Amino acid sequence: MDAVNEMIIEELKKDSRISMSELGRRVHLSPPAVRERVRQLEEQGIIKGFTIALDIKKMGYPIEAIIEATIKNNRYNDFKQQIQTYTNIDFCYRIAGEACFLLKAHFQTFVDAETFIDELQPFAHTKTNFVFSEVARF
Amino acid sequence: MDAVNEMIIEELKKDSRISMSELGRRVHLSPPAVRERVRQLEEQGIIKGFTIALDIKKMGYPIEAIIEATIKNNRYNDFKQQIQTYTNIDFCYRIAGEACFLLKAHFQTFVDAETFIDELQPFAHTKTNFVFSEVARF
DNA sequence: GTTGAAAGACACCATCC
DNA sequence: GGATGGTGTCTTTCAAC
Repeated sequence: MDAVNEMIIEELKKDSRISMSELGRRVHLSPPAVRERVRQLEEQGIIKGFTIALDIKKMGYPIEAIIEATIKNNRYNDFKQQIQTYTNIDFCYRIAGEACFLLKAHFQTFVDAETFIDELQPFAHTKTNFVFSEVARF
Repeated sequence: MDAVNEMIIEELKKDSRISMSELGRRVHLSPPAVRERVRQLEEQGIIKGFTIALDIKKMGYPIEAIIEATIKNNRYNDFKQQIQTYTNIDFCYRIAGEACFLLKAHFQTFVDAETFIDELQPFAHTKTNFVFSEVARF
């Protein structure tokens, strides 16, 4: 991870669709050289994938909630399994702190949010924070 | 946002580097047609950008923390401004709940994390949760 | 890691459905 | 709103250095 690799990552973060030639131009490297570096970054798992950034609100999910979940009755595995069945979860972290997990999910309506939280209750008690806005990206 | 657009988003989420021809093949549309749809999705702001998914731990930041910040002395703007100066923040949400903001940041060492939290104290009181792991993606 | 050449793929446009 | 076909450009890929 030298300075050139950092530049490569910076450029791909801004636009992952540029060609290897264009990327080479931007970081002052030949196409085969930059291609090989990207391949290695993928191989090392530093670059996990090429993807898109989505605006979840504009996709018809105006409600976003961050939920802290504290597991009940030792039902860790049930909780994890339940979590996997949802497609409206943006991330879920196992954390050290007051709660056991912290997750973010999105909903079309408050009714959907209520249903979601209710469904978690057998496994965890929850504390829900609704998202007003995101402070501009970094 | 019909079923085809959802397929387009799904494919680009998996690999944002495929050509418009390949994307067209996957969603059963001609290259110009799929190209136009992607253009519109960008224009509408549903697709915010083409980017990469990074493994922050493998980039030399083994420590990740989720920090809840409750603003002190009405210093909202100072806090927001301070936040913008950091490059180690993954996201920051303005939320409804016990705290005012919830942010995630990454660090090389615990000393860095301590310094970071200390620097926020003039503006907010904080509650820090360290991240053990991420529950597999969705 | 660079260069150069060949083959191929892609984007783009106009046209038509 | 989508399909087709032709053109020019750019990229990729490989070899040799």
